Amino acid sequence: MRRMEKIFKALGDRNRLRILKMLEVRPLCVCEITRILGLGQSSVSRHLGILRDAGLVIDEKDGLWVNYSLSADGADLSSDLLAGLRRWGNDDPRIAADRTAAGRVNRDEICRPAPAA
Amino acid sequence: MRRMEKIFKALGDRNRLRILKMLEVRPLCVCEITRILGLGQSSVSRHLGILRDAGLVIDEKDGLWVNYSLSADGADLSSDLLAGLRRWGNDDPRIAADRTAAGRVNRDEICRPAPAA
DNA sequence: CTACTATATCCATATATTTAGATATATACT
DNA sequence: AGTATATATCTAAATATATGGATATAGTAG
Repeated sequence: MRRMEKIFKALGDRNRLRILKMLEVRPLCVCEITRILGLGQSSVSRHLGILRDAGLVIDEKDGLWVNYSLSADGADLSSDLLAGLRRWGNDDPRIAADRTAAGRVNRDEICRPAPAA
Repeated sequence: MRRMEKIFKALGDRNRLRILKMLEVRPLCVCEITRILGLGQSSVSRHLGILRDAGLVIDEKDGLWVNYSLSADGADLSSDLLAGLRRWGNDDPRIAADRTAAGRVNRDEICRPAPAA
């Protein structure tokens, strides 16, 4: 029950739902998610930690970046829910906008300062 | 997104999960649920209101009682989730105990005072 | 009508959650 | 070495949520 509660709590926040729906498009690093959500970096990092702790996302270090992607663990409550999530919320304009932004965002432009062009 | 958030928030509380897993056994009135959970009556009524507001349960008046049962609305996120819930949490000892209690509880013994036998 | 009961609502309090700023850590580059 | 960047963690503030006692409402029984 603890685990169920933790997973549903993780899903019960609009910003974490936005993150999950973005990650359906492709893996994203923290700075990209931060830019799209418009929250503080520390808040986004915390949200991602909650999603990771619930088993909904996984993180992979890539140099200075940390890439987050949807967990694909198999026959688990969280996998069931992630599969279900794909079918819902796609008509929501904010989610649609997030997903478009997720497809376009480029970490090299966002996170690095312009390299003294 | 509001609706998704509301539904997952409703699911993200252990006492509300206990209620839903009990209602898989059979419909229950507020006083029966109150007895099994061991919470105050006002808290249980509030939990049920949250579940109703999320579309997860429906209420039917039966005289002085209000019977709550799982919503069966069809092709909805909440229905998807209720279907998924049936497959999870059944190995949890507290939920198992709740479900046994739900099968046995008798509102006439619990709610009404002993009729001066 | 009066007395009683089940449930919902109101209110105050305790606890949890979200958030951002400051700081710490790890990696990259020179 | 030293500087810079991405992310995580710490801390404090604001907001939200859970809880139970008191009260209101609606139904039952006499």
